Amino acid sequence: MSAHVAILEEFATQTNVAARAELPDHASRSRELGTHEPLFLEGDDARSVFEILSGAVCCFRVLADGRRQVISFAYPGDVIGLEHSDWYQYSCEATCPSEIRLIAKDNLFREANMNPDIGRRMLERSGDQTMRMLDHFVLLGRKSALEKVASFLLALTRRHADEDALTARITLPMTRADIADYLGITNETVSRCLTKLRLRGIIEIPMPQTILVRDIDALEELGEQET
Amino acid sequence: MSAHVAILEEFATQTNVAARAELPDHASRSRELGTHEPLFLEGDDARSVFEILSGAVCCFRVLADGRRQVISFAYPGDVIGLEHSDWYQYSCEATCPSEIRLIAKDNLFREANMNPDIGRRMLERSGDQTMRMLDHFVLLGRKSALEKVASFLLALTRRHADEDALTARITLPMTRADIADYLGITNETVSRCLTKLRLRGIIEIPMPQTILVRDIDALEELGEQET
DNA sequence: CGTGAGGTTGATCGCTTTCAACGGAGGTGG
DNA sequence: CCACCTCCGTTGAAAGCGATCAACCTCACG
Repeated sequence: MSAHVAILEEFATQTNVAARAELPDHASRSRELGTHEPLFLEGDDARSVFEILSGAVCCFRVLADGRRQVISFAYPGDVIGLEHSDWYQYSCEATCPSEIRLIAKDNLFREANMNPDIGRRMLERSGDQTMRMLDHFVLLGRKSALEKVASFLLALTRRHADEDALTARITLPMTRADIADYLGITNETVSRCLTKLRLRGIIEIPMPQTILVRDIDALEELGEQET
Repeated sequence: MSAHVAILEEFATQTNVAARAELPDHASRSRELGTHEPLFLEGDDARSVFEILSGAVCCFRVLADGRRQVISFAYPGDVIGLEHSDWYQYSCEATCPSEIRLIAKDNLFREANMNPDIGRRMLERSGDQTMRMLDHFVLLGRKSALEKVASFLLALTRRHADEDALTARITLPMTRADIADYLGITNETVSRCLTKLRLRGIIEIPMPQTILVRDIDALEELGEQET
């Protein structure tokens, strides 16, 4: 086992659900997914790793009666399915029309073996993954609905918005129900919280999928209760 | 980097919060903790790894206003602090009088380097860690209070109870408040749910810290909604 | 142009929280 | 040795927040 593979495997295990990385272009093929089309299902053989090229996907689990918990969203540049398990432990589907690159796990490890920079870049990008999962535990267990929605918008803003712009514009590539299942609330409550934030002048919603953040400080005060 | 170290690091990153393992006896010292005495705090330099010898500890995060979310409990045989981070990303304290073995990270990696079995054993034991975190996301986001308590008792039963006994006896080495912060509810609600289970004849509570599981099937029906 | 999915809003219900009181166990000091 | 105190667990009453049920709207699409 070479050091390069070691680094890559380290990355693979640390990255529990989704991580950003630049993967090699070789030995992969891509696939188009429509909204709500599954990429893989819980229990499937975990032979591939997936890089989101465009659109977005969500990883989730469902209970017997249909209740669903979204574990994470993945956006362009993110990679999912890197867990060290022989079968996927959650399902994954597109939340909007998306383009996904499939990479055979075998090929990926071979690539990384030849190019140490790949593993290194992946490792660098994965440092905050565990922390994000801890944040999500706190969010699910201890935050109110309004705080959950504020935290979600805040995270999206920091990740996707133009940092130069005075007013951050974020696009929601998923439905209210997807957001609700991620935050552990209902889609109606998501809607009501967004309206509440809008009426307080903290955000604007020119289109259902577009949010303008007018008062990032107020959003932080609501969503950022961390010590 | 040798293959042994690679496996150990792999383990360290996959094991986000707590994992079972047998660590080498050398190069370590032990420490006694009283109830609610901290083992380390979020932000401390992560120089050591800890093995629970007796008692129990909980890993948790707190919000600015004091709301607390317990990430995981660790019992004798469990190891915590193996994350690949320079500082602890959560706090940890004893939930009852406990004995902890401290292991310098440097020494641990050196040990594993000399004895590949150590890394291999740790890796074997860590396979279910990610799945447990996924289960906990579902529990926090989508289960009712009664289902949460049932799931918690079920997990404890499977982990600690005599498998031969007709009636499983489990000991709770933590307070109701600790359980509540783990399940994302209040201690009063934990109490009420335990009472409800008792009145239904599913469990007995001879002492506050002792639970007898009388009807494991009913407990599974309540707590085990997974598909 | 009809249809269905997604989003918003309203009204009501109910579960969980909050506030409060009480009892028991354990520890401390008079 | 006992009084006292604090922590923990339980239970009750009331309030509140989010869920549920339902109606209506817009928009994309066939």
